[in-house]
Amino acid sequence: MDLQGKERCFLFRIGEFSKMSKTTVKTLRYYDETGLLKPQQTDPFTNYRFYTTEQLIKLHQIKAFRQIGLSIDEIKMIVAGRNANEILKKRKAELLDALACGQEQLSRIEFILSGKEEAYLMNYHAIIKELPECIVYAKRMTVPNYDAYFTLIPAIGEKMQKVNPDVKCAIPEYCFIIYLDGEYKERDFHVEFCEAVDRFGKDFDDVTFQKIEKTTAVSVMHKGAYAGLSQAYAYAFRWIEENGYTVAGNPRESYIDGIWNKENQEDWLTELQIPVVKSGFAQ
Amino acid sequence: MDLQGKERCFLFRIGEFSKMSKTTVKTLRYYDETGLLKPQQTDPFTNYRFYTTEQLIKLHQIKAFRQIGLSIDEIKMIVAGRNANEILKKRKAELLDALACGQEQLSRIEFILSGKEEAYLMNYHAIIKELPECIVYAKRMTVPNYDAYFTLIPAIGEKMQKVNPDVKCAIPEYCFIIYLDGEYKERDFHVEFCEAVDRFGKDFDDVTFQKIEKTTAVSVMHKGAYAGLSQAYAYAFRWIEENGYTVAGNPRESYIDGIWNKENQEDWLTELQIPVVKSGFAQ
DNA sequence: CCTTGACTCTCCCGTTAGAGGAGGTTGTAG
DNA sequence: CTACAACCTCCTCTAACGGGAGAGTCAAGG
Repeated sequence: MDLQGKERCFLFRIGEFSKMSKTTVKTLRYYDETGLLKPQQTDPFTNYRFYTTEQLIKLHQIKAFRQIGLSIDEIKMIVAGRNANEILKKRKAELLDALACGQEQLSRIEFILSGKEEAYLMNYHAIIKELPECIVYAKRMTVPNYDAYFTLIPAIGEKMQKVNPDVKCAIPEYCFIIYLDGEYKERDFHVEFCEAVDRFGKDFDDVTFQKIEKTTAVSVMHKGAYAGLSQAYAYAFRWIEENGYTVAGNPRESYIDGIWNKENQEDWLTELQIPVVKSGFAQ
Repeated sequence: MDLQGKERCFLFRIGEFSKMSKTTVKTLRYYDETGLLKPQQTDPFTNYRFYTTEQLIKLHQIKAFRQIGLSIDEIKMIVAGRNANEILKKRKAELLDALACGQEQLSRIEFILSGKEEAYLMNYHAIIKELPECIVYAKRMTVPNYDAYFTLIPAIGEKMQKVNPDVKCAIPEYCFIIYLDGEYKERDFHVEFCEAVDRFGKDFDDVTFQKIEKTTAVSVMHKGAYAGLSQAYAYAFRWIEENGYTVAGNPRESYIDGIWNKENQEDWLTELQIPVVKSGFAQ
């Protein structure tokens, strides 16, 4: 506020400018390097940077944009006069996305933290994954119990090979059963057996080739005998309900390890896949 | 589901495992490198990685944790048996922070997008900044209008120097006026003039040395004559209200460029600083 | 037996917005 | 004249991979 020193304060060195603007020296140099904010002058011999209050104003603006999460490139476009509105709308969309994602993560964490021990003991974990579309040969049937699979399914596979020798199973194998009953049943399930293949073939008996559309699903791994699967289902459905999803299709059981390659039932591995959509009204 | 091929499917190469788990090869290699998920075996000659369904289970778990935003290091700690609960609680706290921050950014963007043109024309921008504590000499007074500053303030500065020759102004200079009137006034402001210095000195007349506590404030830059300041205030207060803050102290005007170094009023630069706190109930 | 093409390997660079530090120069105060 | 603070450039680091180069491996077809 005093005039002694005349013209001092007209150019500020980076340190003082840094204090005035409450910005680190590193940041100022970085903004110089990227071209976001160049100093008023640069001494050609010492390379010292000199700033004025003009830069202070621009920096203030830059900080305002940084505080709403814009990237340096975006800010450069804005200060260069490019459509600020469009960029802000884009950022807004990103934010809405990120907020929804964060809400979901929060929900999942709270679900785990409130977890009953059974889930802990069974070591269940749910993930969301995309199931891509695939071609399968399929057969609907009603089976009395799980054990029936072991005789029925290999027979279908063999006949398929005989009728369609050029059709190959998908790699990796994707063999699953869709549960068509809307409710839980202990026995006499109405199911559709599916095995993914690389192309369409000729239908035979009750076996038809179909395209299964892609879908989003909750996936839960179950290790052990099929008798334990109901617990995995219980976990998955509770997870779905408490994390803002809605069941959007019949559940699938995908068989990864089973009697065909593992002796003891404890080593069997099955993946539950339950098609879902995000509920319209997340709590 | 067929046994031909006997023991195939016991070890999977990275490509097939990648398809089974819907994970990119790059990611699998990265997890190997970081030690998060090692393949079952690695061929010592070819360095080919071989995976089993055991890894499929672990990977499924890893994905569950990644989907709630845990870092690889955090997951490593969890799978190593370290206190999962603690880590999850930490992540939850992070998330709550990030969500609040995102909400605020969203609010600010909507404020801008809904902006009346006046703010655009004036090019106002608000930022939140921390004002550090500082020592000032201060004098309360009632002034009829802005012009009175130009005579009153230099006199105070000179006398301060005479009474306290060893007290130096802070660098960078921080010279401001606090408005003590709770309401807007056109004239006869009740104000406190302050200038930051490097130490306490001896009080004289009505001038006292004080420590100004640190505070969080909204900052708005105003370029031009003081007559335009009221628009800047209007902008700042509207910003505060619409972005979930509450005024928490008397506003300050910090003088950066003024009559002492710039001839035309259009070049004067003033920073408004209004102490605020985040409102308890963000809308 | 050779070739082709698919698969795999390692290594390196890029991404954001700076932070941290090494090593050298400049400016100022005592 | 000598500290010492301030400044410079250049290099490396961050997280979690993605992209690509260049080279080795594997199975099938001719």
